[in-house]
Amino acid sequence: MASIKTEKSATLADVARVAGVSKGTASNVFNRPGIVREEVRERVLKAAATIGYHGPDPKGRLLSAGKVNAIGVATMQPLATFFTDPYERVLMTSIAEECDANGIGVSLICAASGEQLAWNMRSAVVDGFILFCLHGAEPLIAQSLQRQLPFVALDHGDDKSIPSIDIDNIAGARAAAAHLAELGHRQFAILAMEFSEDGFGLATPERIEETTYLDTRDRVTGYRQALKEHGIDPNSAPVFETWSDRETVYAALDEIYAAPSPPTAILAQSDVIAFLAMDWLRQHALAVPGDVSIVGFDGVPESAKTKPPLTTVQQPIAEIGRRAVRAILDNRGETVRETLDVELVVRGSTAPPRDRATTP
Amino acid sequence: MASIKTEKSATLADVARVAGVSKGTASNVFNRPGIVREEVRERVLKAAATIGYHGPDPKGRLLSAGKVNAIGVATMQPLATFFTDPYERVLMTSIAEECDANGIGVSLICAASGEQLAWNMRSAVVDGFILFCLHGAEPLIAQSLQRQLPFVALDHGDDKSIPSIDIDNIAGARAAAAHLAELGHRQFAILAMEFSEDGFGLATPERIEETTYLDTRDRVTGYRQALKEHGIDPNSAPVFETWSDRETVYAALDEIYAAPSPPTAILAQSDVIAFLAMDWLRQHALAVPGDVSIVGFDGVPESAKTKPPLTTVQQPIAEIGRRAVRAILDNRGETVRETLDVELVVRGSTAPPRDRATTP
DNA sequence: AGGAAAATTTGAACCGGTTCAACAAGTATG
DNA sequence: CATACTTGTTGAACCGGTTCAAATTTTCCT
Repeated sequence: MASIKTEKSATLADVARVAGVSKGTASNVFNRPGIVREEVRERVLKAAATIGYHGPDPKGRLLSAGKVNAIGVATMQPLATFFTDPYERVLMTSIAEECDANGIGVSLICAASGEQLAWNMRSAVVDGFILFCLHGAEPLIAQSLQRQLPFVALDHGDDKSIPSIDIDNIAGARAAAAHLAELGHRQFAILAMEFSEDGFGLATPERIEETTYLDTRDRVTGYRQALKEHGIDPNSAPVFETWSDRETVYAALDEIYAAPSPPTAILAQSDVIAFLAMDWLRQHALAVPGDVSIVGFDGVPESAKTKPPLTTVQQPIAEIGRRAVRAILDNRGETVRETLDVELVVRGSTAPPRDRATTP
Repeated sequence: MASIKTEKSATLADVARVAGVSKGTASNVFNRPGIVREEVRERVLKAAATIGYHGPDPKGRLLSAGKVNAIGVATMQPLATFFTDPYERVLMTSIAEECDANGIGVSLICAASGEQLAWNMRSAVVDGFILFCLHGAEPLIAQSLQRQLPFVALDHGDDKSIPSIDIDNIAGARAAAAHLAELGHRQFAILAMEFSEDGFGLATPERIEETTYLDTRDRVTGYRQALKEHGIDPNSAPVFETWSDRETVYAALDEIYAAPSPPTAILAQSDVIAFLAMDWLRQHALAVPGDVSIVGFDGVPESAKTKPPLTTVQQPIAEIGRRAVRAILDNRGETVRETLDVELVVRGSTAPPRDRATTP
């Protein structure tokens, strides 16, 4: 009797041979069972059962089909950030929901380390990339370009040359600073996100100017524009670079409040930074908004639940995710470029400065 | 001159032809550049550049390589749950970290709807599956078996027949109930997770017995064992099934506290349920732990931050994720079965009942 | 220069399916 | 009964690479 290999898992060709039909027919049995005669279909199915074939391997289909039905979400940060960072979490939620609705999967791709990045993105089996660009966009973009797959960059400021979905960072930052200025604040400090992969602390104008982290730069630009418009010297507001972690934010605040005439208003470039700043302020017996007003950026859900609730620049996070997915799926070759509006949400963390509060 | 197709993206074979070498050599140029003579290598690279070939397509490699370098995480719930549910988030964080460390990707696979499930799992291009079984395990397991890929079920109680990593639910639940009993509580209510896809509210013994949601069942079993051991009739503690959402938890509590002699102790099968219960109690002016003591389950990070902090059964969540990934990656064909220990963490949400508090 | 060892390159097989033009058998139409 | 449709099946080409034994070229030694 013919020996049936059980060592290597059975293939469609095996099934076809055993059932005495062509590979094409066997394929049809699994993909378009309707078009094959019942008698034949049963024979093939029985053959499959006999040799332990449990349906076509997607790896095979992939090649001819072309489409993978999955989109890759790539970041330079550790994969875990997708689940821990409040902003990324909300963004991923909407990306996941939109993918879900379209029946396609999500692949998380990490590019934390240089060489690994190249490989991970080069070998990702996906139909397109959504790039989380907050922390270093170039490598992600370069790899996407190389793969020649549709992609869209998130949080990559106004780089006009690549497909992206972004918000109006300058307008958002202006609204935040204008709000504080209009409340009467005159002493500002800016807690910024990164300007490059390394370094934190007081940022020089050159460093700000030269950064490729466009969102970070634009938000600083917006803050300064608004200050200037309200007759405040932008250079009086120091810009401290942080890594959105406790250590660097605290270090910045230590330095800020060690100076004479410390600020009454803090512009935080993200809600996470604002949360940490509020922790620091509380620990140093500085009341918010009594002693210090603070405005965040992003509008993550947690921002409504702090005490006091955080005044912040609300991004349409869910909309961004949704559009990103659509941009990949609907890709018709043209470059997608969208800039969404943000909205200042005034909550409890901002108030007139103390010296003004009593003289309205 | 020979027309170089620019319509369809170039293939390795095209490069080889243009460079005048064999496909094998061209392949080597990209994968093991070391073994090909420099002159040839440059010629191939130049040819590639000329016709716009940017490196091998992973879809091709896939077939011969076999390995995808990605593991799939499958669930019956919406994909977004991975990012919103506190427990799943922590679990995913550690899964992501472990994958990261091994340079492999994570694919999120949703199986919310029946037919879609089959297809999504059938067509997922991954090396193995991690199954989130809290909400319906069978379909996930069936599909994994069919794909004949290594897989491991999480949160699927003590089903001995499949590879799984789980915790000792009975011991954990016993510890929770014992703790409350030892504090002197005599009136209990149990807020359970689902027993099946549908239904909520007071659960009959039959429903509990027949469920295939093993974790849910085991926790009930553990609770009841401990009650019995402390001389309390297990049947005096009603079991309310909830969907871990505000609506069903509130409905359960409405019913529980409408009864005469309401409980002084609540056993919640998850921290999320406990959080919601605490909200309800606060709204109904019932003090925790003054009027009511409550114990959660899971030990998500948020449990330490509620007011009062929640006494709960701490799962080694990070360890579970890590082992799940290892189980897939190290798969040597043998079935992995691990049961991890849990630990009762006593915090502020439990105290002796009021009638006992003054008579120690 | 001759011969063996080392370094490269080739070519074909293979990975596991899908697709489609062409063909065959069966059936309704004129 | 010939003709035109249907319906079902086949076989070969193709998807885009990788792999490896065998063939070929180089390099090294004496």
